[in-house]
Amino acid sequence: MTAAEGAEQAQRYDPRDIQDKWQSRWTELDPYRATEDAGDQRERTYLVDMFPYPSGDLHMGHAEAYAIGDALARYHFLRGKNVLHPIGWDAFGLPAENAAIRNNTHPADWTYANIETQASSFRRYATSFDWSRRLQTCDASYYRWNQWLFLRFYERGLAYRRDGYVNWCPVDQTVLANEQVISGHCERCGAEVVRRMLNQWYFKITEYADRLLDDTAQLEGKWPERVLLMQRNWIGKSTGAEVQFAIEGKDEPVTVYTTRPDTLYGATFFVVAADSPLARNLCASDRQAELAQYIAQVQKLTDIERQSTEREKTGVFLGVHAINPVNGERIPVWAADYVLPDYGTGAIMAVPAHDQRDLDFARRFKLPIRTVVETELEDPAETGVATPGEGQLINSGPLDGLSKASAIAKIIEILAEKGLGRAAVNYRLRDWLLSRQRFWGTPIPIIHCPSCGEVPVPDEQLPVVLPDLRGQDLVPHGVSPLAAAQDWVNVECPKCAGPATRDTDTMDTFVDSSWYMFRYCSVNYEGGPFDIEAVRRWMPVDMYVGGVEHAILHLLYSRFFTKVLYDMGMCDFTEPFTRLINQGQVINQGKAMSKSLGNGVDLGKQIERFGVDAIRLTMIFASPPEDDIDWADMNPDAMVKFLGRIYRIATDVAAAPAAGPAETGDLELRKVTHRMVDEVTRQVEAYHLNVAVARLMELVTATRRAIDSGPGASDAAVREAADAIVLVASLFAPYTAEECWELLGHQPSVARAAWPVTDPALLTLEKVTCVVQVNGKVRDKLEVAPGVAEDDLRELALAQPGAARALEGLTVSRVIVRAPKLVNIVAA
RNA sequence: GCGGGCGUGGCGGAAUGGCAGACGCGCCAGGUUUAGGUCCUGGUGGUGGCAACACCGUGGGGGUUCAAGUCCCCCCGCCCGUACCA
Repeated sequence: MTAAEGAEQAQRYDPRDIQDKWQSRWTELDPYRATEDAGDQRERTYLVDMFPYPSGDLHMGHAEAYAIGDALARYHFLRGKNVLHPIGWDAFGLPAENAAIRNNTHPADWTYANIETQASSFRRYATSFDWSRRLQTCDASYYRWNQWLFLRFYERGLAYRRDGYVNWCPVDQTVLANEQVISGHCERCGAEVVRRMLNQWYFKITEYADRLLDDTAQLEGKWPERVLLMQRNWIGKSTGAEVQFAIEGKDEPVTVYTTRPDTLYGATFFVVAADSPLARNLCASDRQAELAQYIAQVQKLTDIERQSTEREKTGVFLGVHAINPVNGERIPVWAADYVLPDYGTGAIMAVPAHDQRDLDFARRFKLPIRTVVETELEDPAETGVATPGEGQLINSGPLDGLSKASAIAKIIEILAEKGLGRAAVNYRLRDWLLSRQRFWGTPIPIIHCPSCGEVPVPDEQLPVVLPDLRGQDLVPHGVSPLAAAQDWVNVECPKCAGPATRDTDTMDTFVDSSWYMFRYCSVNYEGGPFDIEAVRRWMPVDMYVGGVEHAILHLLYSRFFTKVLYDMGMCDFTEPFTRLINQGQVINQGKAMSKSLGNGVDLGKQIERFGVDAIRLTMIFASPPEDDIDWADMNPDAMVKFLGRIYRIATDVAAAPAAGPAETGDLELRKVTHRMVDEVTRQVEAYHLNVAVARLMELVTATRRAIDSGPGASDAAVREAADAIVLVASLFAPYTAEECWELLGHQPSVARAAWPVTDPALLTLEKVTCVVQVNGKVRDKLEVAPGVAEDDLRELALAQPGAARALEGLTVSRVIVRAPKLVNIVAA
């Protein structure tokens, strides 16, 4: 076929025309089913894309994320592995409830309708999911196991209820986990979060703080470094000591936590968190009114204001004194809001010389400042700049002359002897606040009985199914809408059979997503949350693909769940995700797409215009997976053209007479084919998908050239190249690949084909280009055999005209030979 | 503040310490075509030169090295995380 005729074909090729054909073919063939067959000897691979929230149809962000995950899954299918690549929906949550309230429908209706929309969009997008494993967290068959797991956590003391300050979102009318508060604002609705004292359920994630921290080492090099860093910072381990201070006129001492026990002799005052019970307890009676006034003033502040480091320090003297345990010194006790009630012990010893916050406070209230660590810096009392670094201890009795590290060791020893202190660690991580006062979630399986107290729902009564509440008021009023379902709330106590009431809160939806990758392994299993054997076969997940916005929340919770399941003997690994890729965002004109900016790009319209394959390929080729893609810079037309080139090669080859075995084909093209396949393989394995596409393009160009001005379309090497092109392209452009695969005479589907095998003999080059440098600058090049001897290469290089010219008038002092690629002649 | 990451053509981006700019977009030219589009071929970092070629060039400055986009130090800019955690 001539180029002109090819052009005619190209004009006719429109990938959109073949989408329906292959979608129904795939539905028939079901080629992406993972098998549990014991006789299946294929290596298993488990690849999970973070499951979507069904908030509407799929958008551009999904298009990128799932294009990446799908390319990797398809690669493993072609490598002949038993691939588990499932999909599900994270289907509980506030948006469904808010939408239902807005539209006067039921959250379930809204949710299931969106799930169907997304499911059909996923099929159109040619994702290689095992649809038989589909799950939805809002199904009772799923959330009953949330409840079951909650009860196991409860039995182990890992789920408990207590009073505490919580983050309360006044708009969503619910509490939020610390992880859901983004710089003082509700992660969901953006409202400013306020603090409230409430009785709530918690998961004791802090008990796993050390393991969550230490096990990040297992993930080193396999997870993005920044995610590991964020997790470590979030856990926030610090080491120091607890020190007891007696309080004048009180029987009970108060313990403080400090990372700098070495500076104990420099403590000149004592501060407790104003809004902790401790402040009231310590406060002298004639100062209680003043304290109450101060607390009221503090509580008026938003978290944002409170946390601002710019703000001037405030506080009140409580009219009592603490006694420094090492030198008996009386130091005044203050209450202030710069000390947090829920970190450490809620009380600190203030060492203004060596802590900036204490120094600011001391200067504001004219409190003494005593330097106990000598540094090269100027006196903090004069400069107003604390010296928190290393130095030699002074004014510190037995610590004088010691370094920071030895002083810490020494003072801990002294305190321990007297029973007044000990080494201690602290974490920023707080327990996971679980309760939500909303409807669309998993009911907490606890019954409150007036005589028996908190009674767990017996396993055989699970699931505790959400009451329908259809047609009823779901608008939150500070208590869960479930409280209104009288028939549901009032139950018999499982212990004493007396009248009792159900807990009306629902669980944070992050519980749902903490273990769904376990559920996929045996999605219909009814004997427990998952079949332990199935999990043993598939987990841990080999590759997890999703957005970095889950760097702490979801990923920390999943890791926590996995460790608890390990302790329960339900799995034999401690980390759920062996590898993690965070894909970038799809933005438009430099900004995140949003309704308010009006810069949203509709995925459906893009697909109508360019076809699925071109959109997928655009996403993949645009940048490395982890980088953002600015859609305004993209040109999907280029990918439409590229797909046309592939299609034309297939039609040209299909129209040519059948070729003999590949070995009889044009050697030059064969070498290019095998080298490019080898390159693509390595790039895909390294997740450099954009570069893999670039290599594919090179192979397409070489093949086009071979057809037009080389051995022609009937050559066996051209056919071999065409097959390889289509196989590689199938990772990114499944529709075009299928159509071409069929044109090339293969059956029944490219998804059932095998990744091309490279012949090592064709990968070895018989000539390589050697660069000849003089003083590091390229002056000539020569073609040499790859095995050229160093001495020979040196002589050849020195004799090169370009080198000789550059060496004129110079004396060669040294020749660096890196055979066969480079010679550098050093001359002066 | 603190912690981390990133700065490469007009643009998206390549480059185990060894030819900077692969591949693509865009642009320029040629071919095919009645024409446009499509398709095919070639060119395309900057400066100078008809050319061969030379010099400059990976945010700026210094260093290590035969050799630096890559490693080290300082500075500038942008992005992300975190935010009184004692």
